[in-house]
Amino acid sequence: MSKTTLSDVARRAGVSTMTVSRVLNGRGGASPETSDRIRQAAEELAYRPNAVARALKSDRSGIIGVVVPDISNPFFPEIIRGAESVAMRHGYNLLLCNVIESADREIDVLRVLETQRVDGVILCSARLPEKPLLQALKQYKAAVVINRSVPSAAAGCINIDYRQGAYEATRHLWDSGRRRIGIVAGPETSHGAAQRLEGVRSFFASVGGRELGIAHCTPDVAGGQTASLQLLEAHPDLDGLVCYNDLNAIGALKSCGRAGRAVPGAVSIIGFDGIPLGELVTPPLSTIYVDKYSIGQLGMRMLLDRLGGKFTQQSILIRPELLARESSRSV
Amino acid sequence: MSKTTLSDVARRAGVSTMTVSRVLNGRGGASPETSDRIRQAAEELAYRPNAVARALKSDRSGIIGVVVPDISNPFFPEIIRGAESVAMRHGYNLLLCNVIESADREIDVLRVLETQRVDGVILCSARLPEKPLLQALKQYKAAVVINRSVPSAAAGCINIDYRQGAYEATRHLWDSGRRRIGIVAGPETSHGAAQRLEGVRSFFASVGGRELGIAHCTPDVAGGQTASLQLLEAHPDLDGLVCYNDLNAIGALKSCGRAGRAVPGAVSIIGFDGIPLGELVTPPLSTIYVDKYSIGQLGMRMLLDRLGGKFTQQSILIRPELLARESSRSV
DNA sequence: GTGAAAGCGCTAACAA
DNA sequence: TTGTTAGCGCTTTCAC
Repeated sequence: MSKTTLSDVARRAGVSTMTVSRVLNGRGGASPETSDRIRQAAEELAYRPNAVARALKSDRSGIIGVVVPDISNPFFPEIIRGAESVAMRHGYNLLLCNVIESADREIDVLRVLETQRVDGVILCSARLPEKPLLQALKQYKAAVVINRSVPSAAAGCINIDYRQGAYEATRHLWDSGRRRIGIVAGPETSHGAAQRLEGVRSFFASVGGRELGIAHCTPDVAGGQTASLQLLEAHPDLDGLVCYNDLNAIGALKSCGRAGRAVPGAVSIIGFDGIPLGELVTPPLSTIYVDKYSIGQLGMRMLLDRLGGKFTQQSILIRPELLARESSRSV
Repeated sequence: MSKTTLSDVARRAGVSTMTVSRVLNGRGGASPETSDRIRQAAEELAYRPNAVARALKSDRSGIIGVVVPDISNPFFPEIIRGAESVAMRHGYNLLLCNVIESADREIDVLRVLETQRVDGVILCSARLPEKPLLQALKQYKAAVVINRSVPSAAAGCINIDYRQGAYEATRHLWDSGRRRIGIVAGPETSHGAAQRLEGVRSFFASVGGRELGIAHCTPDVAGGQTASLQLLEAHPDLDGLVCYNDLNAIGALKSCGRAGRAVPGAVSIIGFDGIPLGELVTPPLSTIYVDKYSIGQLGMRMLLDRLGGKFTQQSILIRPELLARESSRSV
């Protein structure tokens, strides 16, 4: 239990606290020998500056709040790592909050972060309605939201071009000869899901085709399994599945396996996100790859810029990329 | 940017800051009507207590530092979620730190947490040598280490019975008829790795056998792939692999695939940890299952107990369980 | 039932 | 080059 304070160090070095503060913060203002004496005293006493006191004085806590829906979803740890790598370089730390996919908890958590006087907030996939969200964002010195659009005065935004991604995904299946394509569409309430559907439909419009069927589901493996099974039963001639995310696609892979429909022999499957897991299933999953680590980095950079009063980038749209693997090979 | 302070509320309610403090903290000491006036004023001004000031005064930050080697390893998010669920119920928040598998960074991070005056620390899979680790732990009001043993005065410990688990894993392969078993052994510096090796050897001793070879590696898919490839090349007759963790095992799965050795036909593979991913690969991975969420909960409970001066449980040993799936089926 | 004063550890501003 | 003063927002005495 270190309780050494600045004045302990000052006493030991025979100077005032102010001098110690200046020296230890590298703001010069002391003779070399005094400085040495101070540094040595600090070392001997294992002095650690009290960030709490400093935060109170300076109104800067050095802490960034990061809110994610569910840290067990492999999509988010990558974002967190990217954000942390940038934060660390700038002397910031992350206060992490899981909101377990619940809007109520999201409010609670944002209130706690306010209380903790975090310097800024990165909010991933907020489920909050527009009004309370904007209200909450106003309370922070700076904020960045990921997977959601808000006015740039309220927060910086990083969005993924889901529409474009889903367009590419559908075209990819079409180009590999599939014509009877079903959609595993993710949560009905998800904003990203709606954008993906737009992309799908926009592609079909361009070739004068149409999807075979759509099934909504939870954004996990189980959901994908159920939804794809539904589609397979309703449309025995189905030969392609465009999925909301990779977890859904992996569920679809399982369903096809159980239903005796070979992938990619009989059914071609493509996911979305590009989680590491996709490479490890059999067959390896084709996907629309999103660079999550970069998103985390960009988000944190944007946040720190905003904290520093720089508003160069207000909104970034991430262009995902087709990553064709085995599950969508032409046959 | 809320900057409402206690005295803003006091002024508006026409009382002293002290009364406001008492009322808002539910410590009574004010007439019902005064209380109402105060609560209303606080509401109108959207007052949020300043946890920084409170922490300075009370020497309790309400923040628990959590240090993990790598949040992208699916082993840790589960622990974090478990820990957070308990912390949340008790009004604590988590300051999360990734140390990206580096001992140097571990020291830095622990120093930062000290500076931030966290109330306690949960340290997962510490790689630090004994001396500096104990030195660092001393600085906190309370600490819990997971996957490492230290004297109970220094920290509470939660350990997984790696020895027993590895014993079971080896026996499982042996019982399914494998006699030429290689070990994908994880990081050479890891304590858990050493314990697993003990378990493996203890089993072999009991049947008068011996492992075919041992290859150390990083605790991820790539590491498992490399190590297993090494073993496969050095020992073409190898028919079983006991792996440090599931990620390693999945890497081994890939190597076997590439080398044309069927799993479980030619080679039987078993992992460790029981991450969700293991169920989704082909063939589904046998593993020694560890209940990570519980570990997180137990760890946080132990920490909060220690913070409260209760030292009922000093050390917990988690017994993992064999989860036999397809990758180790007898043939 | 209510308030005044002091101080947690640090640093900005102003002396000396 | 060094020290003094004051105050960040809150809560713990202790007094009224």
